[in-house]
Amino acid sequence: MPLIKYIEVAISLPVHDTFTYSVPEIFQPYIEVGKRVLVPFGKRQVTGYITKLIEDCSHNLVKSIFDVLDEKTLFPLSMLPFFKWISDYYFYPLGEVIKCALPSGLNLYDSATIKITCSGRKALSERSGTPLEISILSELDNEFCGIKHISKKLKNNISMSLVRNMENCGWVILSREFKCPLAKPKVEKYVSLSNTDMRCFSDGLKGLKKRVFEVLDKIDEISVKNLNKQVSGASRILEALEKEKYIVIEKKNIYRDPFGEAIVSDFPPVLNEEQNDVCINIAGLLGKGYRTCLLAGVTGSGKTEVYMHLAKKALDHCYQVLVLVPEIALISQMEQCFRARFGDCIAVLHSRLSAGERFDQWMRIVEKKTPIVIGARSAVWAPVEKLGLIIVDEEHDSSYKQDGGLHYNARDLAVLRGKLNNCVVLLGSATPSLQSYYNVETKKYLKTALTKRVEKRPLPEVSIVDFREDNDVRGYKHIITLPLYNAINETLKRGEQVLLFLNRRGFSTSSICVSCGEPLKCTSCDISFTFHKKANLYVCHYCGKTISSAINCLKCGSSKIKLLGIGTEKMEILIKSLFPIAKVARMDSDTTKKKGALVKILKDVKHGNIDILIGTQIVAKGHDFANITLVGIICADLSLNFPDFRAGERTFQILAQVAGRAGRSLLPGKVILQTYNPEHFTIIAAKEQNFESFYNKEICFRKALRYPPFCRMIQLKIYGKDKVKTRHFAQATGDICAILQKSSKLFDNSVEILGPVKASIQKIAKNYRWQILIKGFSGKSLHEFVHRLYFGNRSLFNNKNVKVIVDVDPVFLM
DNA sequence: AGCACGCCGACT
DNA sequence: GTCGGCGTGCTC
Repeated sequence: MPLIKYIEVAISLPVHDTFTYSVPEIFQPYIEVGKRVLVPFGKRQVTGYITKLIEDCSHNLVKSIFDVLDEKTLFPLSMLPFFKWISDYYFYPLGEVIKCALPSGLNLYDSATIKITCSGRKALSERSGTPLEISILSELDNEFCGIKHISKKLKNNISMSLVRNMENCGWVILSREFKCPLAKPKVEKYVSLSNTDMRCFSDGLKGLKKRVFEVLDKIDEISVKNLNKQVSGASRILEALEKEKYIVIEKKNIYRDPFGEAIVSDFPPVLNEEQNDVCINIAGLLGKGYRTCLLAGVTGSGKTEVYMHLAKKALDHCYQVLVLVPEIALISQMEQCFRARFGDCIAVLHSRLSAGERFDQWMRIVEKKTPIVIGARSAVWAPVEKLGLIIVDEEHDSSYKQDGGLHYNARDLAVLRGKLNNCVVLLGSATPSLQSYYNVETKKYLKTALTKRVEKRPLPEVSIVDFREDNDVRGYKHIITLPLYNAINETLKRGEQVLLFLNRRGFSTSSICVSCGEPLKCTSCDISFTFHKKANLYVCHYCGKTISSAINCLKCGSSKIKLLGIGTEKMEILIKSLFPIAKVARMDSDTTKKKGALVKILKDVKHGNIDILIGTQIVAKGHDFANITLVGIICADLSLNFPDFRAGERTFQILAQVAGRAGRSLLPGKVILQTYNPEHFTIIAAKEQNFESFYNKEICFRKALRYPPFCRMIQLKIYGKDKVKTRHFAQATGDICAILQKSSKLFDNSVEILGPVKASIQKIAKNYRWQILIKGFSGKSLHEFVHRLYFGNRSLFNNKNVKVIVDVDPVFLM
């Protein structure tokens, strides 16, 4: 086999091309696709990823790599087509795609640093230099210091020419230093007897040495850390023992264990007929190439059990399984189920892991120690080699869409991976996305269904209460209607639990000055502040800015601010006053922020320490509350009128999901849904928990208005700090789009440009926001259009003041 | 991304 | 005349 002299490298910078480098002989044995290399790039040294091995190269000015950074490959070769496809589809540089896929904190970059010299100190004391130069010098001590760091500290962009000027004066030394990567394997020392016959030598030993031998005699090997626990002070004598060749000390990579408590194993239960049919159906597809199945199973129909059965089947075929769950909160539940069934052969991947933990989980997967991977959307990048089955639970959930950076949709990528890996993809949901169901109707996906709840439990009975007809105010301010009030009372009397759903956190959702009527708005966003009583602060839910509750009206200075609108916090207080003996708890992102807080609430509910649970959409998602028999939906209309064509779809999904939390055990469940729109088809379909009737109506609207799934969309998000510049830029971008559309017949009827328009939230975090929506009636011409726009107008996407972001298949159009 | 090159206005 | 601002283009 000829030695590999050249490699193709994708740089982890926003650069769209790959580059060829030569490999010095000493590195040639270590070269493999999927390893990182340190390469010269322009004047810098950066991390790149080997994407191809090349025997010879036509380029005449190749540079050599500096180093191979990895011992083992970070991802299997088979993932490269996946990365390349994503790079093309999302208009995102290949190196950046790989960077996004890999556990964070691996990249090496060098950056310019400076250090002060003697004459620099002299200049500082004599104040000879511009004020900026003096302030830079005063920031420096004896160490090399990053220029970017100083720039940030002085809130002033320090240009390289200024630095070089200072270098010429002899005030500073300029150098380049590496920023340390964050994640490394964790290494521990392990001790073992060098020879089992060592036992006989140990007789002559005394004290500490003897005790160490006693311990080592019993076990094959032990970490120095644990040995020290058993024999305190043991580490002091280990070196001596090693020199005398009694023992062997080895360094081993160990895994940081993100799992909490031990789990009692369980055994697979007998499936009901329906579950069994689904399993047989899908298991028959395993190993026979690509296929996507939609598992439409009503809430409480035992989808997880089906997942586990199929995972078992896949493992039996020696395949690996990837399980995606929409939220971190649901991972632990899924993980517990799987760990109870499959033991420790499971890796988890999500953003709450520390950089080190994530790296370790990643490497365990690479080394094929874990045939099952469970994780949130980022787990779609898991370096699984022999994929046999990908499960996407709650596939409709918009949490699968990544906002920021690479705007990918993990559900779509899961399907793509399935295609590229020739394996089965199972999308499960009680309320499938319109897109997926449409794919079933058009025979792209196979449909399987669970129509009944396990153990013949009935679906909860849903009744609608019309807010408009309920005039029985009784001081409840219309929030809890009489039927709901009575139902709560009865449920509590029976000793059962109640869930109240209100998809708004905080105390009050808007605040208005009593004297001038001005709403209290975040100064960085075009959004009303939400008052949080417990924190006693106004909080902006978009940028996170907080201000003191003691603030006066920003317009007239009046101190009289009226708190309007109800959030879960106010709801909690209201419910406590209405039902003073009941134990009330609140579950929203404010009360579950702390690690373990969510688990505690779930445990309290399980053990009956909570009578009434009030929550935002967190409660809607997949939790299995055994004893909740009444679900109250406080206001079903909150998301119905959002300026987004998917508002109805999301409303239906969340209502049906929340309703599904009721009656998940022996006792039948009941749902009361309060609304101002009782005749709206979305509300009616949610009442009947009838996905198909919702789908059939909604799909007609989509077709008539030519929205997805009848078109594909790419959104240009345009934002900048300067109001006027952003507007001009948006208009200029729109003009370029219009010209481009006229430039070719190809785009005549296949592409439609909407906008530029102001975003529905005009300002977030001091950025003014505009958007252009490009609809495409054939996927190809839409991509061709944006491709020409993107690569033909590079300056559009590189502007300093106004950013333009390409969001392929946007989920939120706000 | 970051660095160099090149083109214009405002200063010793 | 030149210093330094920013727009443009390149990096194997």
